[in-house]
Amino acid sequence: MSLPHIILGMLRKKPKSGYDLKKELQTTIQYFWEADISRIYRSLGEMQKKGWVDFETVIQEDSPNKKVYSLTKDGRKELQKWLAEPGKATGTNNPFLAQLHFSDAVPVEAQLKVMEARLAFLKDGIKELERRANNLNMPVPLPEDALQKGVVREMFSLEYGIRKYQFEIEWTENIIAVLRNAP
Amino acid sequence: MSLPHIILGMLRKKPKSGYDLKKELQTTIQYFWEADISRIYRSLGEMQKKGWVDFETVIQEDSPNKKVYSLTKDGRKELQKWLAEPGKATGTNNPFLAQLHFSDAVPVEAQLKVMEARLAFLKDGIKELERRANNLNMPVPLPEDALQKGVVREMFSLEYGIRKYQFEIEWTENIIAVLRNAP
DNA sequence: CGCATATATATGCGTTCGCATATATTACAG
DNA sequence: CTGTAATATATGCGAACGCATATATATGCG
Repeated sequence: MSLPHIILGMLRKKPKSGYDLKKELQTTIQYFWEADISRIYRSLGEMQKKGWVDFETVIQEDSPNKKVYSLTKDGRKELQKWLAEPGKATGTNNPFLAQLHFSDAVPVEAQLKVMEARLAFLKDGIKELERRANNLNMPVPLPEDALQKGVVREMFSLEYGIRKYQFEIEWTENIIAVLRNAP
Repeated sequence: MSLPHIILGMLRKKPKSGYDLKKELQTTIQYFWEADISRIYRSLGEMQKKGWVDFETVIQEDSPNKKVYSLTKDGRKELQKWLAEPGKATGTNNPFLAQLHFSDAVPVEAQLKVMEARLAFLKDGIKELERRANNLNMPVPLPEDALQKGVVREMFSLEYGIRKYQFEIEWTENIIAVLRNAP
């Protein structure tokens, strides 16, 4: 049970529709959480059955009506319980690293193509995150008195994303150099 | 279809039993791939039906008999096809980052406990990987002429693991410092 | 002897997930 | 007025997974 908790988090400040949630996912936390729109609607349904959320149908004139969900007291309680749990961060599986690990079974040129595609993907990714940080006027790296200066928790994870991309790009470029040097 | 490809990779140099594969998973690639033992046995069965692997029953006297699996020609072909595919590395979901992202819904002390548990977990993790690198007499970071010096692909991913831990530990310590400074 | 542990394989079962697809409304371009 | 894109919600279905559990052999400890 994981996506439901993400949804609780996204609803903690204001009510949103399933469609809103999907857009927020794509534009703010997609670099550490991905979810299909169909999953979101289904999770919303399950969460309502559990009494974590409630919805109100909002009639719209410029677009189809929508169901706007908000946290119930139980939902907020469940969110706080989950946030305080020191759980292990799973989801370690990384197909790209696996390909590299076993790449002695394939010619160096083939592996170089995989690495170069990866590098392009990473450079795209970091550009997008840096654009977001820029829009937020966010200092990277965060100073130790960040919380006094209006920095919010959302920026902690964004900084993680950017620094992880930096590290991955650096490492990938190094591996490419090593492969180009192959005997 | 993912674990089957990991298994193809693990079998590429020599035949192994399901039990062997599980141990190898835990001692060499667990930091980027996790899998339940039951999954391994089931995957092995499916792979055999597809003609990717074959097994031979080996009679043992000091322990129960075992099935030793090896790649077929089709299996090796499938492995090479997969290795050469520039696929996107998915599995981005990170419950720990999610907790941090929404942590304004919970007292700072509660979040500090989560972060400190995370830090302890990371320090355990890096210790284990450094122990492995040491056993392999592996240079960290890898020099550009690494491949001339007997470095193998398995070390590329191990270096990734170590450097990722270093980055995460650094970042986590910084966030803890920022949180301790909270107004 | 009895019990725990390591080795070894296997099935039941529920959870989670994402792709494909269906359906309906509103806006806008050609 | 016709098609397409954006908004909005929803279901069918199979893939992948991991926990719990069953079963059996061999070793070693007390």
